[in-house]
Amino acid sequence: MLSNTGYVILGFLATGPHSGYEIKQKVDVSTRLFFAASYGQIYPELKKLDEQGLATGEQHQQGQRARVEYSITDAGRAALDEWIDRAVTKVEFRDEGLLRLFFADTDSPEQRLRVLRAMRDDRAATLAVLEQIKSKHLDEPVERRGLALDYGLGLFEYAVNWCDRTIAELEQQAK
Amino acid sequence: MLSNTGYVILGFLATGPHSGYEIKQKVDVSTRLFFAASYGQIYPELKKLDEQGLATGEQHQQGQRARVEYSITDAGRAALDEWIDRAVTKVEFRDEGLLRLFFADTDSPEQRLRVLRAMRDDRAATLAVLEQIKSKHLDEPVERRGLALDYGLGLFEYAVNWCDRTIAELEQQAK
DNA sequence: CCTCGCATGTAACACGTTACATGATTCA
DNA sequence: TGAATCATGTAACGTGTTACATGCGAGG
Repeated sequence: MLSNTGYVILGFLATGPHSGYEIKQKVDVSTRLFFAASYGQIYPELKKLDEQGLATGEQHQQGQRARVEYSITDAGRAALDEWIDRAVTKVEFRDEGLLRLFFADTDSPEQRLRVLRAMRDDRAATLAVLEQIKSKHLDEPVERRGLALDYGLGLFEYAVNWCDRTIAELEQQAK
Repeated sequence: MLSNTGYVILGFLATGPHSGYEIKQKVDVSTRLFFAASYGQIYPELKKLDEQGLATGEQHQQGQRARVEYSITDAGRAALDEWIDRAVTKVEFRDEGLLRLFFADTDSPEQRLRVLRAMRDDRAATLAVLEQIKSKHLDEPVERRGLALDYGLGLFEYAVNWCDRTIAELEQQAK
């Protein structure tokens, strides 16, 4: 069995040959919000993919610089398709802000407000990043992958609004 | 430094003495949605808390049955407060459904719809659990911790609605 | 008597991040 | 010439889950 990271790599290889370095870059500007990956996973995973015949690596020497380009195989495409159709769509999130808020509850409203404001700023920053990504993609031919971006945008909009609403309520109560 | 799990334990101990078993139960019905913990973390962490003087364990023998009850110390309370006020409110989520959807995009609309429907069902199930928890808490004196529940409820409502909306759009396009 | 819930704990494993080591090429 | 970027990779570490081992007590 492959790890999720392995399938993510296959997913990118399905759009064309890539080096490990390029895959890392692609992950960082696309799936990172809901699935990150580091070199420490990518490179070993590429080797494993090669061993299992799901991808093949080729040395593409550019002068003295090493560069290994991986391509997906038919078996790789089949494995990717099979994975997409597995009915596992588990979502798990770890929210340190919410956690702090949860335990701040018994304390002063000032503490709760401090936590809420920090949460708000944090989520607003992420939202801004997403909006920037969206505006960048506007001039490109409509990206079908935009679905995930759309989802994230709505999610963080909700988060920011919730924080604003809750801050307002607490301030109301405090006065 | 303590792990987040350590602070979560301190957070529960701040409301009164608990055994490791009880903490696990509390986590499972409250923070689990945004922060889970297993026995494999809880028991070693309780020992560490004791060693660092942030909590103290006492044997409460009930007949032949072993039971260690931990209480928070003043140093523990201070550490908890300090942690709550640290301005780290990072949220990270891993969404396998979104990931599959992302890589399904280049394929058939049928595949995308299958993924979306699986996502919808999964999120609707979580939403139902949250609603059940909320209804349980209605007869209790108003829980200030309800803030986190409220946030989760809204979040999963958004997720279900987004899935429904997107499914409808794709079906429209397909016909 | 047997099952379920209470209760504690550990060892092996899986996963992922961080930091480090190394070196080429490009561009200001 | 020096910084940034391209490029590959590993070792150590941290964190968390799963599976297992063990045994008491209560109620049907």
